[in-house]
Amino acid sequence: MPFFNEKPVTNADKTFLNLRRDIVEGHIASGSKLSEAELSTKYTVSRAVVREAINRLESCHIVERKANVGARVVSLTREGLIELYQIRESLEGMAARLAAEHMSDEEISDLNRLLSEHFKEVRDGDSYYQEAGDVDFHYRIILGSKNNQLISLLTEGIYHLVRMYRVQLGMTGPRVTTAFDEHKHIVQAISNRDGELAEMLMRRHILYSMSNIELKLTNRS
Amino acid sequence: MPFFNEKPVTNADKTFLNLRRDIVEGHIASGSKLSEAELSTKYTVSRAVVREAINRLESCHIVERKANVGARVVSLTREGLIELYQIRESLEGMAARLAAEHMSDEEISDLNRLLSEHFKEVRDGDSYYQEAGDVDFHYRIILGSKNNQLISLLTEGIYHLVRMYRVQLGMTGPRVTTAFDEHKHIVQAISNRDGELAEMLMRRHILYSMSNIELKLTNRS
DNA sequence: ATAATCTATATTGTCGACAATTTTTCAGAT
DNA sequence: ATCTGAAAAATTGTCGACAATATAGATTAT
Repeated sequence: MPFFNEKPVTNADKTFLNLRRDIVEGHIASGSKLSEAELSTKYTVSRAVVREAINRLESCHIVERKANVGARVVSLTREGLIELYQIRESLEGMAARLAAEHMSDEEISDLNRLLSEHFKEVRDGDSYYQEAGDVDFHYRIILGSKNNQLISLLTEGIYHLVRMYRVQLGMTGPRVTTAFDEHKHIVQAISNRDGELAEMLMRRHILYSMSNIELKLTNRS
Repeated sequence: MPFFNEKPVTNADKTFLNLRRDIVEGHIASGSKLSEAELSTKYTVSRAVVREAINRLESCHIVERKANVGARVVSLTREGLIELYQIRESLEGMAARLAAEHMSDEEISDLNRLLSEHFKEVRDGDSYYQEAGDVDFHYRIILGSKNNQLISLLTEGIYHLVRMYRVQLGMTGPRVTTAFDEHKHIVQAISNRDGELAEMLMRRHILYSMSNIELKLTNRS
């Protein structure tokens, strides 16, 4: 369940996680400036560790830095969302393909088990599905790719940006049942060791998911 | 021609670039430990800027860090190379698709012009092609995707790792002419605005390129 | 009044010193 | 001789102060 196994050991680690949480959850507004002095008093650490935390956020593409000027939280735009989902489509599609090739039979069984649990929840009307369930599903497939660089790219970089968009645009709501069917077909393809189909289905799944979010984005503004 | 437009302004910028160059070119061995004190004397800067440089290298996946222990240059392995090229295949495939959709007619003309220049060089026996020409070709298509996050991911992160493998495994040599034909077909697809085909061809191109490198890797060891 | 230049202020970049942690060394016991 | 554990050395993490740069405000000239 925990998305990130590594425990924060150093102060910079904790500050990095705190800062990221506050930004992703929207407590620090997107587009706002990150003053090192301000943050160092807020989190009661020295400026040096704040600097290091900001540097790490920069490599996640969550903040942008200009030399001698400072760091700003990225601003959420329609274009940024589209760009992000194009990358997701590409990378998670590849992950699904690799998962079909590399997941162990046991991992595939687990995946099927997870799917039936989700099915029960959906049937019982717990539309809690979308947030946690969807994430869990995608996470397992990413891990199933067994490609460490791909895993790191997705779970440490892109995922948090996706989550930032989701949280701040208030992505709860329907699309639960159709997404479940899509998940089911992807798992079937993986179970059949059909990497090509798994990739194709995952890409369509993410494309659908994006148009869904985009719809809300336009209705909202 | 220069791959990275931004000029280094701060000391940490320069140290980062110096360090990256020395690692990619192999002057600092892959797998070796990066001592902050040592590097700070070597580049005549304070430990703080060395730390920042190392942090940035970490986000490029060129070095790995462990808390309270230190940073090591990544070691080049067969698995790492495969992982890297799977990511390239996925991402540059998407870039080719997007380039077919988003490049301006003028940019496509330029691309065709570049191709005929390369053709002359290949015909005249300047097999200088592989290194600079190939990079230039891929670079233009990546930029043509107009997806800024994708561009940043590839040119600031993945590209330098690819280059590190290429340089340290001594990737000069043939495969020039067949690669040229592949480039030609990709450009044709882009000229026809056929994103799907462009993606497919780019992915095959990168797959071929990897098996070629892999071959040399096994022969060498 | 406006524009340009200079000054003052605030923010980031850099440094050296100290604290915390890890690794190495060495003494002693089995 | 080998293993254990404590002290010592080396390395990384953290801090506060200072330097360099950018921003904002004031002053002057047109």
